Amino acid sequence: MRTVNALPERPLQAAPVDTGFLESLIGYNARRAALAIIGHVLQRLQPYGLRVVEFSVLTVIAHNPGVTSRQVCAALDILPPNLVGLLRRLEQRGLIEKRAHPGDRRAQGLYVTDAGAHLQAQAQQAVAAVECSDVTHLDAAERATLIALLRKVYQGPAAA
Amino acid sequence: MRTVNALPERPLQAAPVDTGFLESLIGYNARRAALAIIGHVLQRLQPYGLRVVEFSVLTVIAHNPGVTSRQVCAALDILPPNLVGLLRRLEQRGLIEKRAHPGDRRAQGLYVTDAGAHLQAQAQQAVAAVECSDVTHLDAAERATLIALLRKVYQGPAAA
DNA sequence: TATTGTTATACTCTATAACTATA
DNA sequence: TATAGTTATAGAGTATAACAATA
Repeated sequence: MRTVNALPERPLQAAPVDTGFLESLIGYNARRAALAIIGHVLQRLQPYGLRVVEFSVLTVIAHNPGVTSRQVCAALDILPPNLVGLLRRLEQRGLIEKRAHPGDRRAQGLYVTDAGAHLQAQAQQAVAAVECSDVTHLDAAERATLIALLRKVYQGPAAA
Repeated sequence: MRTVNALPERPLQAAPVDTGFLESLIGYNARRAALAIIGHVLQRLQPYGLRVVEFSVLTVIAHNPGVTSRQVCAALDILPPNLVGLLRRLEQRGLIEKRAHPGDRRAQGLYVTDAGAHLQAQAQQAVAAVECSDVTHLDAAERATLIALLRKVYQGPAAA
């Protein structure tokens, strides 16, 4: 039995509340874990002036030169109208550029500029650092297990 | 080597995109899994006219009779101003009620009405059904492992 | 001086309808 | 007829500042 009482006095707010049922749900726990980790990612990306979605988009473009808007949308579950503003900001900052798509004049290929590639590489290192056990509280084996189970949940049994 | 081509024709959108780095991150996978599962929860709650947050609040009140607003906020990571409207709607629907708090005239205890208790119990059954393997693609052991690892991530090593 | 509950407000994120140009 | 990209807009969700009543 612990006598946790780091707080002075102990206001109403601090009294324990039973959230047992919610804590038994995968959705509840996955959401809390995602918010916690993404909060750390947010902080690490701040020096680069990137939000989490912007980093995701920049990373997909960097790793897939010539990818189209629709492909980015499909890969990241972003709706096309919501990607327009994101791409515009990244383009205005000189991080990406659009070029004519060979073979389909409706589409346009997306490419990172040299500056975009440089920023993405630095940001990727910063983001990867969040996976360390100091932040995740997991060792390498636990982390691998967790990711495999999460992929199974949202990709189905087909998840590798 | 697979030749996956269930789609007719194959528009640009369907071409595969490398998201390898993102898929190696706990935050990315936890977010996708949470969105997938919570999407199912959303559907199951629709017959009861409850959003996910509303169900969470109703559940905490049902399991903690007399709980205060601030305690609900602390338990569910909701900011006090954002809880006001939620409670007002639940109260107007006759699902909860506020009573004077014994010993602190600033606070008010929250209680479910009979109708609220009935609705919450039904909704809880519907939500619990989402945990089945048909939806989560996990067996009981995998599910237990996943939840334990997720709690470790957002609660730290102190997670039971 | 600090806490409870509240209003007003702003900002982000997500979602839908509809348009254009190409296929 | 369907797809790629875009505009405009509506709706959630989330955030801060500031207030009255009470501790």
